[in-house]
Amino acid sequence: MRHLQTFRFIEAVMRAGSIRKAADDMNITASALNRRIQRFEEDFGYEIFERLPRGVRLNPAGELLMQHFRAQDSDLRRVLGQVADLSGQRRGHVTVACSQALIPYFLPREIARYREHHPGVTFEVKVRDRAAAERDLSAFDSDLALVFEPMHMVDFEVLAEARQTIHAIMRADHPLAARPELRLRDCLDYPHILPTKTYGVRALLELAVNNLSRDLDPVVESDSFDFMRHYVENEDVIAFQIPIGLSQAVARGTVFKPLSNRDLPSGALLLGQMRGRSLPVASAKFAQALAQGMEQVSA
Amino acid sequence: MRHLQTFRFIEAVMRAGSIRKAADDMNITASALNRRIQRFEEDFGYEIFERLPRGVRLNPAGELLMQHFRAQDSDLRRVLGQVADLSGQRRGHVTVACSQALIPYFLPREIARYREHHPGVTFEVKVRDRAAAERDLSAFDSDLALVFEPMHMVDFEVLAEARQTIHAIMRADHPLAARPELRLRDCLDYPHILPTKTYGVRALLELAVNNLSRDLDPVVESDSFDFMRHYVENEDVIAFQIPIGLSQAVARGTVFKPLSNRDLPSGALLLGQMRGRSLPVASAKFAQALAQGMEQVSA
DNA sequence: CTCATCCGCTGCAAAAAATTCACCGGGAGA
DNA sequence: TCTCCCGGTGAATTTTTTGCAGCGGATGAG
Repeated sequence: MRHLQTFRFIEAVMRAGSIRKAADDMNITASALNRRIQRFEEDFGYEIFERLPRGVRLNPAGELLMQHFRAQDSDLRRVLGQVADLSGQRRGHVTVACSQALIPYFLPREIARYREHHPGVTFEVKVRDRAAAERDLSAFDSDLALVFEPMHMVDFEVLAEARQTIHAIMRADHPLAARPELRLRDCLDYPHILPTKTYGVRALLELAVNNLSRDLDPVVESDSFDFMRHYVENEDVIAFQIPIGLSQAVARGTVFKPLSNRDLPSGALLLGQMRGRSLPVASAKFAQALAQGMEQVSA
Repeated sequence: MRHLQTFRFIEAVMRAGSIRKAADDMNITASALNRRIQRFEEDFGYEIFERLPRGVRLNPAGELLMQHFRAQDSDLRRVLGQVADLSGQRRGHVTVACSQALIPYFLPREIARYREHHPGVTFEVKVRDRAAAERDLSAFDSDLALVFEPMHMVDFEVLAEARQTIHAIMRADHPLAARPELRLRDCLDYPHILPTKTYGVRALLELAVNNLSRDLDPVVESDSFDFMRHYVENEDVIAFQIPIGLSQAVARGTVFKPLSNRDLPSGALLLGQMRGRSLPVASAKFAQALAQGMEQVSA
């Protein structure tokens, strides 16, 4: 889209931190790029870059402008999608930022199912912790976010919700493995491993142990649920995870059991988008399908 | 804003219905304009105009594109407002579409009061019936709409509400003039005049008389409340209006009395904006002030 | 301190893009 | 049938954008 060229250049300058570097990235001369920016600033009526001795940086006006540009770019893509739609073509590209738990089973299954009926739609799946997923939405870097217990919720417009009870994962020969439901205090009596503090599972557990006047005492911490799941196979510890990221099939010698609701509430797995944004056709349709899939999981 | 030039031209072509006429309007040659449009269509990937023997017309893709353009233009104005704001300037332009009742007293007072504190903000006030006001919002032709009993409510996001009981207006020597509150059936026994069917006051009255199994029987119909108010001074009839459009001060020999709530419900005077739109700073601030003013009127 | 380096910026010429001018063919309506 | 107005095009022209070379200034290393 020709009329957005200048914005592309401005974005490159923002990223590179200097006009010369950006010019190099964009395969034009610094002089041309410099002039483009000057021309734009004159036209806009305000400077958008602070001139520093070692380069340039967006000033507040520039930040505002870039936000505008990102919104406009995203809206243009949506329009292109709709136009393609009414030309009979059914194409599109969906970007989803999601928590780790969705990676192994849920999302692959849902995306594959969707693509059965819409083979022209392509996907991009990004693993993001709660904060990063919301940042992605705000910057229009992802259309959708599927996150367990999001944090800020500003700019996060909820499209669907699935409640998830935290489960404990352990070897099948663990003393607690036979019970149908576990109490948190019992788990704490055994060696356990935990996700780092950025994760919703950890946040819910912290809250719950506070109420019990107990402390978490993890023997291992990790930011990878995949790692923790496999760690259980190697040492006799308890790990925690939400059931959507677990599967009977993968439990090679491990079992998982729900924690009692008396100890800690279930958490919310939320599907969301940037507040107020009109999603591209493909993303909106996929969001509907996802919402349906989440309903089935909840039930 | 340079990068929107092409859109300006496209809009001109849309309005003029032919490239040559639009070129004339925009003071360029038809050939140049024609090429611009061709270039854009190539870039966009789809034609946006239907070529007819006597000119051109936007096709559905073009309609979609123009909607995008209008949204983008409006958002850019908002950004400019915010930038001006953080540069210490407090400028801006607010456009309001409103029902006739707001014209004589309420809006002039509110705007003047607002401008006392923000003399840099300019205003545009357009009288619109209920349908036209909402259309204005959708087309980004107005930032705000202040309407009595809006119709569709799609794309209409309510920012504030004031209940308004319909009042009857009559000469001070009218037989009903002495009562503190009027029954609708009594009014119908006397000659009365009514607004045309596009108006909320008429709609509420129609509903009410249906319940009474009576009929409205106006001796005069008009689409101007101003006309009707003055008509009462010239013939001994009853007119109807909402109190926000009435003032003790102007009642030269006329009085107005509320209709009983037993006969017909009060209607809603709603302040609204285009759903999901981020208003320019000045408009958002003024909307807040207006909402406050409406609260005072309600009380 | 000096010196090398990297920065944004500018004058001028070259290259690219947009505009104008003149004109074509086609459909609509008198 | 015969204008008239339409969108479109080729070539020349004007305007805009870019590249090149170089200036002055700030920074950081030696």
